[in-house]
Order: sequence, then structure tokens, then C-alpha cells
Amino acid sequence: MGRSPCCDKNGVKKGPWTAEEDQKLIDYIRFHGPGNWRTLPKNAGLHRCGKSCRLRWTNYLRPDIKRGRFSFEEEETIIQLHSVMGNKWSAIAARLPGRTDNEIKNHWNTHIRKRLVRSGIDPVTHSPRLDLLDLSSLLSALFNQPNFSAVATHASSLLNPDVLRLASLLLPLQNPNPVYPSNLDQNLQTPNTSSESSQPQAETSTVPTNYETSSLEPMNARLDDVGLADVLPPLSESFDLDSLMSTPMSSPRQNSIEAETNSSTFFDFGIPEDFILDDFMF
DNA sequence: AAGCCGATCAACCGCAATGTT
DNA sequence: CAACATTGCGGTTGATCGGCT
Repeated sequence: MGRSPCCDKNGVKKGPWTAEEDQKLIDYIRFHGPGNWRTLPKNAGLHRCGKSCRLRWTNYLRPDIKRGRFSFEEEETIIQLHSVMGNKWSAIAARLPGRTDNEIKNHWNTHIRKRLVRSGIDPVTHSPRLDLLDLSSLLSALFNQPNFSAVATHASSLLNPDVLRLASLLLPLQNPNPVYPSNLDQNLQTPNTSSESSQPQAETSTVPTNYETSSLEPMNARLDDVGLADVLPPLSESFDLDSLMSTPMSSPRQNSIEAETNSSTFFDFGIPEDFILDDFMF
């Protein structure tokens, strides 16, 4: 079936709308209603295609459009709905009075998506992804704290211990000149010499490349080296790095229940009652 | 002052779904 | 029921703006 062009390309204006064009469109729709979008431009004296008129009306000129910044509540609603519906912008917009699908889509792509990525959340699946989290800055700040141990304790209550444990092992690889309290530097830079693993390791890596249970012992030993052994319990047999790292960047959307389950497994976003925010103000 | 660059968002494009003849 | 018309939707583009050098 051949697709007819949405409008006659000849003599049809494109690009930004002028105030005069807006007024013509508003006046016409106030008087006659939108009716047939294809014939509307001609009847309204506009040199635009019907599609352009419809878009201009629904996304900008409609009187019930709420303009201005998105409130925190609106953003939270968008995130929740997106976790269930995915990129169904029109369906999301239907639940946010006064907001258009285009506006929500733009806001998602320019603000919310980036915010989620910074928080280590995959904006597609809404599940945490370690490789999206900016761990280097997070942990550099952590390790540079004079009261490092106390801060680590707080961090461990906020983050899944496995994540914090792993991140503290990876940090020296990301920052060649970290500033550690006391003698931590030397310990952190020391390659894992106790491992008898026959598995070949990357030349510069001090972290085992094989994360199976057999590798947990040296990793736990390093927790002790960096002074985190008291704060974090040792890696458990159930620790599974692969599952932590394997969520694909643009995997098909998980159902909301599964996504929620993942969230509660990897990150604990609940704030403990004794949490002191000032401790994190570097 | 000028140029560059990243962020923002209005508008466009193409496809799919739905409606009409 | 097929053919065509219309509408709706989501991805993408490009103009504009503000901050920075």
C-alpha cells in the first residue's frame, strides 16, 4: 500500500512558527474546532501542512497546557510510569495533566535519563548498573575523607555491601595516585600475590579477572588491607559479579516487579535514621 | 568581542494504527 | 475486504541560548 505524503510539499512553510501563524491557528480552532487537520491549514489561511498545525496545537497552543519546570512530584511520576510503560510517552502524558508527550519525552532525555545514569540506574530497565555509576568520583571522595572509616560505615549502610566492597577494590585501578589515610596506599597498590590461580591475569590489573568463588579469598584479604574488613562483612559465596555487571545497556524492558526486585537487591536507597548528611558533604 | 560547546526544546520525519469509503 | 485517508506516536534533528574561554 503506497503511503500518501502527509501534505503537499510545494508552498508549504516549515520551521518555527510566527506569532501571526499562531494567532491564525488559535482563532480558527476557537471558532471551528480542529475538525480535519488536512483541510485546516487551507481554511485557516496557513501555508503549513495539517500535521504541522496539529503538532503546534497539541504541543504548544492548546489552552490547557501547563508550561514551566517539572516539579519533583511530576518527575517521580514520570520515572514510575516509565518503569512500567517504557517509552509510551503519550500514555505517560495522559497521566500528567497539562503536560504533552513531546515535553515529557524531551524532559526525560535531557534531565531524568542523565540523572538516573549518574545514580547508576539503567534508564531502560530501571535496575542498578555498576558500570553506569560514577564510582571513581564517589570513592575518591570517600577515600580522601580523614574519617574514612566512619564515612565508609555510613556508605555501607546506603549501598549494597557487595557493591561497595567491589568498588573499593577497583578504585586503585581507576586512580593511579589516590590519597589514602595512613599506610593504605602501599597496601592498595600491592598486586594480589597470595593467589595461586593459574588463570592468567591482565598485566596492570590487581583485581582477579575471574570472580568465581575461588577468587573471593584474596579479594576479602584486600578488604582487610584497606581497612574495610571491620566495616564490611566478607564476600559471601553467593556473590555473583557477573549478574551485577551483565544488565545490557539497552536490553528489553523488564517488568516492573523484576526491576523493583533488582533495585532492592543491589542498592539500598532507604536512608537510615542515624544517617548524618553532613558526613557526606565533602 | 568573538568563537566554541553543550544543553534545551520546538518541530520534523517516517512508520504504525485506526478510520472511512 | 481492500484501498486509501487520517491521526497518533516515537525517534531524531536543528535552531537557539547561555556559559565559558
